Amino acid sequence: MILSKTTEYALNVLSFMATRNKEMYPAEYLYKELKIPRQYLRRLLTDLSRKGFITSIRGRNGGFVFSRDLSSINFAQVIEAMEGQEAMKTCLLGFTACIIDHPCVMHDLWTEARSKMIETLTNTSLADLKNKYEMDKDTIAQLNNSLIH
Amino acid sequence: MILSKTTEYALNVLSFMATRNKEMYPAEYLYKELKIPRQYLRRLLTDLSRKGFITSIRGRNGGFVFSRDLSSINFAQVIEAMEGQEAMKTCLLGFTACIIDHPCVMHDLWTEARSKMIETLTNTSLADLKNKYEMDKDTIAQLNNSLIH
DNA sequence: TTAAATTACTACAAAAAGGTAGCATTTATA
DNA sequence: TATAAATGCTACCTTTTTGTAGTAATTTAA
Ligand code: FES
Ligand code: FES
Repeated sequence: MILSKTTEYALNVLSFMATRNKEMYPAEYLYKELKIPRQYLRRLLTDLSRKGFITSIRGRNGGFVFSRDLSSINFAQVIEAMEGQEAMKTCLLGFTACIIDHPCVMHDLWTEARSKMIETLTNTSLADLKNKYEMDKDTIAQLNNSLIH
Repeated sequence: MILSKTTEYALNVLSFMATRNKEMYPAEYLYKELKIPRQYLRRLLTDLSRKGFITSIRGRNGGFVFSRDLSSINFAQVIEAMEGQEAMKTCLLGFTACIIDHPCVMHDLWTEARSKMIETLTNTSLADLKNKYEMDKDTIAQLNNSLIH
């Protein structure tokens, strides 16, 4: 139910990067914006680049950029990469024992809600996120406009 | 996404107790059945009784029994009691910061799947679990029967 | 070529979660 | 009443997760 703090951080970073239109995201900038502990964030960024979501560019004017198209990164992938493949494959209540042996009594009742959730996480890419974000911005801009005039 | 091990244990214990028809569940019996580390389980049981799900009966022939009707205990309650109220109230991806400030970009997309899940957890009581379990047992018994004859 | 801005790496520290051991207390019953 | 079978409690240990500090390497640009 509750993702690890590190996974939350990862989702925060990637969501943030996906919705701003910067060319480059240095760790220090992300630190100031997101308030994730400085050194921990740096490690996380290195980790995310090793996992292939972003690419690091060293040296002056360096930082991090997405290494592939936003539409090819979805939330399920990120969670899986951070928490391990198990996380999404076993049942969300985590009764691993009863999967091997025999599905526990909760299993059937749970299955529907669970797949809805995984579906949402899988079907939502960072590109969707970005589009949504920009639509919202437009709506707010129009609202402000109509209030002023 | 992933409940803490302790919460898993709690759900396992309560599910197990709900589906067996014993009058009393001593810690040692639950230990043998569920293989949860002995002393840790004992602490968990004490905790669950402090939280009002079960009652402890000390002394010889003692053990644990439900302290209220199975139909009045649902999964959401148990998870909330174990993980803290926050767990169910804030968004499942745990972006607490963005709730206070402003809902993050993920929020809207996420809301539907999230509420489905909470709904299921809230609407499923231990009594439901028990009924389901007994129906399944009957079905299997009938199947066996028809195979033999 | 030197300084500044940046990531990479390593080692450590602190906090939280999970697990163990042992003794005290309670209760039923032989 | 003594013993066995149970929970209650406390103190400690181990592992995992989260967080910190400092130095090395890389790159740009003055
Ligand atoms: S196997 Fe999914 S809840 Fe037990
Ligand atoms: S507020 Fe729910 S995902 Fe951010």
